[in-house]
Amino acid sequence: MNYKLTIAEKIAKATELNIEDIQKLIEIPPKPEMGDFAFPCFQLAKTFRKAPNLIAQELAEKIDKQGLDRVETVGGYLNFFVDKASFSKNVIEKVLNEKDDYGKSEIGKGKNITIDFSSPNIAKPFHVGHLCSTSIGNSLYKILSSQGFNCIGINHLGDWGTQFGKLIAAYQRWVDEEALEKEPIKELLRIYVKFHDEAEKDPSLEDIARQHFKNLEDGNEFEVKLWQRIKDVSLMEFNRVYDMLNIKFDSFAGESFYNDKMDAVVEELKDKNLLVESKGAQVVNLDEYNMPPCIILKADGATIYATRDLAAAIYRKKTYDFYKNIYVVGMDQSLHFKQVFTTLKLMGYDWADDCVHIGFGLVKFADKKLSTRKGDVIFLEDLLNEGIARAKQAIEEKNPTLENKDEVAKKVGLGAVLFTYLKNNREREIIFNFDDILSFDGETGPYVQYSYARARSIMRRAEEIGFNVAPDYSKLNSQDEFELVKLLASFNDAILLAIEKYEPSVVTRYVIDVAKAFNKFYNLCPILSCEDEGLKAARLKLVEATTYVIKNGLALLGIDVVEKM
RNA sequence: GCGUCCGUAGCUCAGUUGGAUAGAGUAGCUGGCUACGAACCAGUUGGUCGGGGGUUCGAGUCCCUCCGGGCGCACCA
Repeated sequence: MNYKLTIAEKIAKATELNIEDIQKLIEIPPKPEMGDFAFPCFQLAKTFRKAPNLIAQELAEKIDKQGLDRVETVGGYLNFFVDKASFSKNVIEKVLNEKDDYGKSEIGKGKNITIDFSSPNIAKPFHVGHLCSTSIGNSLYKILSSQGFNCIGINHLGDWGTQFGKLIAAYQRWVDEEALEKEPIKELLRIYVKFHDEAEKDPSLEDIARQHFKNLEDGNEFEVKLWQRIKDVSLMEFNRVYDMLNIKFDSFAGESFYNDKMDAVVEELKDKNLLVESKGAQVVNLDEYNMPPCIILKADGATIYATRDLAAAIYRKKTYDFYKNIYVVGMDQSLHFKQVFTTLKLMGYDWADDCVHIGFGLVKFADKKLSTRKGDVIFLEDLLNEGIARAKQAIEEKNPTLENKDEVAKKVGLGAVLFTYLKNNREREIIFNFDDILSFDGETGPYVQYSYARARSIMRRAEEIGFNVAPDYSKLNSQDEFELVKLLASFNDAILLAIEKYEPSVVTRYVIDVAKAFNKFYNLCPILSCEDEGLKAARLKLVEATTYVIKNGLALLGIDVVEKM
């Protein structure tokens, strides 16, 4: 039962206004004592030529009060108080009926959405910055899927480009095969950094690197074999992190995949008279859109990432017939995507409007920059392991008798990291600091997981006792209980808002609110020791409903719950 | 210089698309475990929402301008 809609219907009947317009105006008052829902009458003042407070008063009299406790007016606001008993009963029973499906819907049924996320560069460290795209993309995947959209997760691996020429040149000169077997990326990073150091002294190395890449493009056996080897060992490392975070992709079509699909794009651009020469390069002019040109072929005739992104977008449209084509890539590339999307539009593809770049802020250090070339990076795996280690330590301090400590530490440690990455507005940059990212107190992943564990602990006790009395929801009327019920009711609203804004943090904030409301309720309302059996049963149902909402909410963020911690 | 994102409590951040007395966490101070789990809860201190103008019933939110910062602006991705 949707109370917002019910109230909108009542107002519509009394005013002859459009239900949808009314629904948009209905809001939740800032303080619960003001009401459960509110309708501001200020905008009606002009059409009715009356003061807002008078309109509110008249409406208050005309409104059908059925299902409502009461209606009040404060200034120009019309405040609705729902009937707590029936509201609580409806909400809690709905959650307990739907269980793991609570929050889901079918609004996206039949619509495909491609999500390009994570997309690390082969042979380069998978570092703490990559978790932005990885966590946001994975969460959007889960959030959209929960509403019935058919998502295709694409890991657009950076497995092509001039840096492979450098790597091959460096490999021939300085590689330590033993180290490459043991810690491939670290060894590849070492020789990559060394290449840049040596190239400063001897610029001819750059030419050698360019030649290696040319050979690779031409399919020369030596380069191709080495490239494949580098790709294989890199993927092994990446998969270790993906396994840890339980992230799956539907496609690993990276840059090299589009190698044979770019000529067609260049031909098409030529046919459509979009390609012009500029400073030796072949570009699409975007002057009239106030943008620098989109480079298609470099002066040396080689393709560039814009060419690949054009080929990839066209391929994705053909293959998946997407409803939306999402790129979860840093904000520093927003101009690039604007150029690519505009070029697609110029090619006559109206679906260019369905392509969206979901940008995010970068991870930085307080004092220096992350730089692959200089080797100043923190590996993502190291951050995750540090989180797990700290969670383990917390368990040893707080709950030393816990049985499966390692498994719990893993879920709590990873939860803390993911939660931090998904907590704030994605466009905000993250200043890297172990203590901030791995905090366990206050509005954090472990706080929410802890709330869940507490709730589950009560449920286990109730089952042991075999308590089974019919709940009396009419007794569930303290403010703390009702606030929690109202929050549980708004789960789907939070998900829809998150989709509208492509913003997982909406869900993160929502689960924090649920955990807070639960802990407050938990501290103030006795549950198992409640003497009134009907109320005790109702409170138990509320606890159980809360466990599903927290579990489902965290799942949308890619975070697991734990029974005990 | 142009484009873009941002500036809210000591610190880290929310702010439901223009609504009611601007909210959390953290840090500081105070109180609560022989208790359904203290990784918790309650109370308290802390604000010129960067400055100034404008739009209107109403602005942290929209427009203009200035100040301060991040990122981008042709052959890297």
